[in-house]
Amino acid sequence: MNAILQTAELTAGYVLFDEGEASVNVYNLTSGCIKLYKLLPDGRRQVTGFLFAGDFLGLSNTEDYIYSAEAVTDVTLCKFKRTKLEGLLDEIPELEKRLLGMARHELVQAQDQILLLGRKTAKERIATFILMLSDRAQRRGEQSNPVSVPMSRNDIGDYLGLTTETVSRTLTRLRRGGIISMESDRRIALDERDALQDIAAGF
Amino acid sequence: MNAILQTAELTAGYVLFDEGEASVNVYNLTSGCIKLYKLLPDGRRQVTGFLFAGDFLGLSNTEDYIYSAEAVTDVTLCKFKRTKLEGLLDEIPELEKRLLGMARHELVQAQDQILLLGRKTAKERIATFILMLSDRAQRRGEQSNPVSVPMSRNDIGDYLGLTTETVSRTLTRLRRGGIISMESDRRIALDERDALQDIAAGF
DNA sequence: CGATCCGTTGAGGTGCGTCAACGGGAGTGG
DNA sequence: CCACTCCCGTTGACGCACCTCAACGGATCG
Repeated sequence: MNAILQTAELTAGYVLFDEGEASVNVYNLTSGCIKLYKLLPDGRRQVTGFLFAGDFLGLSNTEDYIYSAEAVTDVTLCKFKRTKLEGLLDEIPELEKRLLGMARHELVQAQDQILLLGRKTAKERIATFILMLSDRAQRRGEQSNPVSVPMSRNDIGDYLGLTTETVSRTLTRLRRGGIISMESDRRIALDERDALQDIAAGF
Repeated sequence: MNAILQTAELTAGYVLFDEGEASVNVYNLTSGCIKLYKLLPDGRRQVTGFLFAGDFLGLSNTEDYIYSAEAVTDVTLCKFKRTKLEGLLDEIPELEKRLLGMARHELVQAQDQILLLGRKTAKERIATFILMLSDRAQRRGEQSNPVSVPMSRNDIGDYLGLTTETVSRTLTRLRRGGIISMESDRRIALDERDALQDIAAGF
């Protein structure tokens, strides 16, 4: 496996690939944060996901990338050719099970996001988002409370189907309600996790 | 394969399973239409997909069903135990490739739906929906124009993140604009398919 | 120390939701 | 055969959650 991969370091803002390009590489993120997004002709943007250390990129893809990918922070990653991976598939049947499991996991996440975008209020979306960041940080063994928020308000808005201003206002309201607090723009403390979970679930 | 499946006929409104139930069965729809949906505690509903003849149900699932499933029309389907399917996986490695391909296809669809729900207007959502119905009917070898619309306005709204009323009004506007026409509530003619595609794409 | 980017806040607008009414078709029972 | 009811789709009036536009302060950087 080591024979076919190479590591890279990218600075924040670097575009790994654009939607529609041929899907030649697969990546494994080792540090930092990457956002995936789709664009409409007039510039409207939908962020479809954020990736953190340990996440794979390009695996569950068809021939072309179905989204663009851009580094949110400085990142380090491992990169290898998709053709090499497909060669490995024949040698290691177990690998296919892993891929299927990962695709299923992504599907579950995608459907939660569909519920969020279709039916949740701004407050519920923000609460869900903060909890997701915290849970994923914990799973990576990082600090989960307060949780690091590497992306901008604008990125958050494009992920949650909201505007920058609504994200900012909703965070302010949660802060005034004593549910969360913020020592800086990019760090959120979950002061009332239970309340946050109730809000996120739609109670 | 035939040894482990059984066929069934269900009437419109029949609930196959609810979100959270153990995922014991896998289905293949042979006729009719099924809707998949998630609920919030206060009753808000998000339809995550519609299934038609040829579609599988429960395949790309984890241990529990992650959505509820209800027959939209009378349906006929083949049903078999998930454990039986997993037994087949060891015998037929090809099957795993098929499953992975189907999961990938569902992921592509899910991300298109995320873009729709996050960033498209009501008009764009409806246009996208009509085109999707027509394209899928064509792929099944059914009449694609006018296209059959088996689900209610309410179901369409819950799929597109809109209300019944907005769906109805938007259809009326498209009709008045000469883009579509309707000989009945459940049948839509795509009079200006190009215009519809421009609207759906966000131009 | 100007320029730029980001986050916040306010004022005002709007697209879609809410509430209500109505008509038509299907099923039901007298 | 005809009320009667129920469900569905449509339309109108109105409200509101979120968007738009604008201003401003702080941080970063050349």
